[in-house]
Amino acid sequence: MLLFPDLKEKVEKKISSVLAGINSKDFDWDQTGHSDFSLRCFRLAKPDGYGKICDAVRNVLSSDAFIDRIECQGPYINIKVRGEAALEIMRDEIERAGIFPDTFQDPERILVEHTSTNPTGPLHIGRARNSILGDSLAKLMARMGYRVSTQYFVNDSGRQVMGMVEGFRRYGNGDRTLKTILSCYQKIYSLIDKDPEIRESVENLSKKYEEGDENTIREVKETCSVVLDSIRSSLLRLGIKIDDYVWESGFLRGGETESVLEMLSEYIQNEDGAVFITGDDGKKIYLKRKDGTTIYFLRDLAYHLFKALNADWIIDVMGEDHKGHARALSHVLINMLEYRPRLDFVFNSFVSLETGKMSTRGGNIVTLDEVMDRSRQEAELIVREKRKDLESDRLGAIAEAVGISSVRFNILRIGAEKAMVFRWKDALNVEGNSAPFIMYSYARASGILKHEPDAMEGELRLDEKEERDLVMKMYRYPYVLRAAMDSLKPEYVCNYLLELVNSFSAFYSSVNVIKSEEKNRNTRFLILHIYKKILEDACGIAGIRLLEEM
RNA sequence: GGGCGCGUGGCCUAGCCAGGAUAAGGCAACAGCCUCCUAAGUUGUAGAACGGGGGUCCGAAUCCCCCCGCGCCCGCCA
Repeated sequence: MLLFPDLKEKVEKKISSVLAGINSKDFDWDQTGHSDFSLRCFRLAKPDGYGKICDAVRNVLSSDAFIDRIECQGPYINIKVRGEAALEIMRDEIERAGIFPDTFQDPERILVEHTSTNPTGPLHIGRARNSILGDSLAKLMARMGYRVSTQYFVNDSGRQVMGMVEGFRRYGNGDRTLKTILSCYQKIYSLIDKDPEIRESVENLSKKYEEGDENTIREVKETCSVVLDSIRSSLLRLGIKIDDYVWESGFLRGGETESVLEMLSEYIQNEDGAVFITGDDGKKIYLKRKDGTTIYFLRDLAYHLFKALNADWIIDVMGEDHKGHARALSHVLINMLEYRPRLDFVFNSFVSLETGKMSTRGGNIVTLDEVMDRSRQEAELIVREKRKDLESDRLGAIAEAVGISSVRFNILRIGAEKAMVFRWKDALNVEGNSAPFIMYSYARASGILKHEPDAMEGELRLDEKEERDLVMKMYRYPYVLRAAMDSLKPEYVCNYLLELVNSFSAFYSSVNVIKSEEKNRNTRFLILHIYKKILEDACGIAGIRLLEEM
């Protein structure tokens, strides 16, 4: 939870003391540029009563030192606060806590599960959308004061993985590399429908694996590990480190899947030896096949019970194709297994290519690595062009930061529920609404601040519209964080960043900080100082790497 | 067929949950701005009655209903 002097709340409370029944529909931030807050009187009074309300609001607020102006325009009461007051709050908070806004350590432990893709091939850009969303969400919640950990549920016991391992056995010639494994996987899936013998051998492998055959287990793990290592290192390059990798097969061998079946015994039904329960929509939810092997749903139940051991709030980030699964899962957990933790699902829609759907088995994918490589190359061309003075080490570091940040931002920025088509032109965009646009602004602020590293004390005065606008935009940061948390939408932080940077650009082009008159200088350096702090904070959540120069 | 989601200038998006003051950015186009803190920037011009149609309301991009288009799902896959 956030701790900071909340001006909006203060104003709202004062107004409520003279006007009953105010809510967020009547009073809110003003987005139209008239003021900071506006009170809408449509529902509070008839047209001839607007003046009375205005007088009442004026009376109760005008004595407050942080209020600048109250103006009544028909049904709107516009309330402007003193920018200096907001700036002072931010300065004091940063001096006291080193951060704005400060947080109170919430006791809740949050567990965010994301990525969790089958280890059957490299991470493609569609799957990476899930990772980016999940990672930024985890970072957002951690920023809000929660104790957050992240997990990847490794599916090492499903049909796809068994197919991959069988494929590698047949066509891999012992060359246990990502490339070979992937091509074997694609090959076996091109043949499996035509050849019952292959299908049978995959089923046998699966059975042996679930029975706990040591050699089979080792073999599966070895092959999965190769793929998983590639996924792990791709993620790491994107700035994503997942705390724990939890292997599905662990719940098979540890007996947890069997325990779940016992817990569900009163609901369980049989059909030719296959085990199922009935969902709230009346559909059958299968837990075991007639050959006795487990189904993903059962293993996922076991996993979710395991998660509950160490977390108060479970957040699963999933592809939209898992919506049905999530619904059934939450029904069974809550209504049949008395699940305790808060449980939320966040879904991301698919990323398709201009040539159609992405498919690992079909070989129609753009991998995350490819995108990162090309994005970095593109960035390097630009840096080389702009910074002929730089040595290649430094240049490479900037290119990497720009390239990687761009990839993340271009994906995170789009609302997760929106399907997107991957286009190189958009993915490699480094101007306008992009990560480099934000990074550049930070580098500019840093450049100026080198002239005056600390400017925390002194009288505050805001004379220009652009500097006041920037200050108020900075002051909105905590409210954005809160909204992003409440709706589990880290993309709000991205949109805010773009707005904030726009305000900075206006400030930058209208005010020369270094050449400012003495009376303004100190305040302007302070603004830059706080601006950098907030950018660092928000970019930490969004996964943008900031540089002092670029 | 049923369920969930999406549809905003030529293109990509924000705004929709909690309805209100001229629908906000970017890309592409055109015309400008570096004797001044990094021009990856910035200013201006042109371009949208917010998929279509009803409804509720003083007021609808936003809420409700119908239709159309697109995505995802409807497996003893995950």
